[in-house]
Amino acid sequence: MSDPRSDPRQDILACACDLYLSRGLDGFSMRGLAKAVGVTAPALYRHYDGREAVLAAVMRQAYRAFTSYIYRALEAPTPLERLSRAGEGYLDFALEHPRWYAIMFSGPERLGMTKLPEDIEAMGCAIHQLWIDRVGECMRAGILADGEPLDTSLTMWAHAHGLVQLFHQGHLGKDVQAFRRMFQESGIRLMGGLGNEDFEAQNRGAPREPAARLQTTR
Amino acid sequence: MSDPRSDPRQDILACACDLYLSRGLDGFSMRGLAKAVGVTAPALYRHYDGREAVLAAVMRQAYRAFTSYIYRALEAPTPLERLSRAGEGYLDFALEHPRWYAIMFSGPERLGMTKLPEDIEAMGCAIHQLWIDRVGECMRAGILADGEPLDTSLTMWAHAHGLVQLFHQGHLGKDVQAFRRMFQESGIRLMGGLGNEDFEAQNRGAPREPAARLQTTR
DNA sequence: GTCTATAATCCGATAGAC
DNA sequence: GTCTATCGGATTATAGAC
Repeated sequence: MSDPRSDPRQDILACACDLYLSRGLDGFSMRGLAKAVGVTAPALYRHYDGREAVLAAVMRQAYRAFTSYIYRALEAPTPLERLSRAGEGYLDFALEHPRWYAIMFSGPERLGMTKLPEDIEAMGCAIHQLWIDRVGECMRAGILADGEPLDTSLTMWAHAHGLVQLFHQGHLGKDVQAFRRMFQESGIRLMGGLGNEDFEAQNRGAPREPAARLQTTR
Repeated sequence: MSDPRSDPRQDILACACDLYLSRGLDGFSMRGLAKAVGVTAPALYRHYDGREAVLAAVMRQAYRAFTSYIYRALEAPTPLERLSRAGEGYLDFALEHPRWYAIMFSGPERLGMTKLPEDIEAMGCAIHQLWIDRVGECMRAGILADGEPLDTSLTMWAHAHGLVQLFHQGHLGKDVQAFRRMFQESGIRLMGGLGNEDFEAQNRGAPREPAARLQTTR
């Protein structure tokens, strides 16, 4: 209530995001944050329980940003375009906001938490579900090979995350445009399969129980 | 020379590895290391230039261990088995030594270095080359689809690294056995391709210039 | 709600005696 | 080659006055 223009929690959060995005996780301290906000460190504790709580709020922002990138997919008219746009959103977010990407996928303990706050985990589930839905409708449309959408989406996720991770850590050069090409070409290989033509014949009929249900956290 | 049993550098390195493996990168300090070795902190500086130098030595050990896992592949008699064994070695190492895996794939700046020591980078290249060779011989043997071995190996690497990373950060549950199954099944999907049967027909003849040569660092 | 002051730790690294 | 002592800095977090 009152003047939302000067909500202290909001000011702190905004500065916290700036600070994290510019200095990274290691360079993120309560003292530095206080300086950025323009108050002294103890004042922060009136609004947040401590460093961990602030970082959780920052992470929440990261999830919100990521969500906005992914949800663009729903505006496209066909299943294939929706899947494709979701993939573009994923890559755009990863490349435009590497620090946010990093905080989302770093384990909770790296942030000093034992587990993620529930609401954040819920956002992760929603994103994951949207992705699974896109895969599922592409299967029904005959664009993706039949299978369990969860399984297929895991393979796609791992492939994308692996590439992004390797690039961010400097193992694939520094040229963003070159990386985008690599990403796209690798995606085509993933769709077509790395095995030779008869690989399918050998393995398509393999033990195809609904696959020991893999409990994914997100 | 003299009594190798009490080479101080070796003692320090051994303790440094234990310390890193048990406490992680954040919990790794010169003071803690000194306590573990049984000396005081300044003594360490007689043998190593500082924290960065010690960490480089630890990382060197990680590369050596990784190399020993990967080189097992060469003992197998056929191209497919060699490729397969290399993959198993990769996964075994990642699951049995998550901290070593982590230090190898974290960017140099996270360790306080601007770039990796040359000898370590060379070990990385050797491993990478071995992997490319395995892929190449499988292509020639008609097991993998034709293509640039470097490209194909990148896709496989990204897929494997992505899965491992997601698992280590807790996004895929905690059950190692379940993860191994996921890893294997996802690998099969990667080989067979995620697209439906005619995907290949549509894309196999696509712009197939040797692909803007992607300069990989490793 | 914000301040000053401070507790209690931790860190990397160095000087100089032995 | 190792020690003591120390510099100079960082951090999270709290107590208590205003």
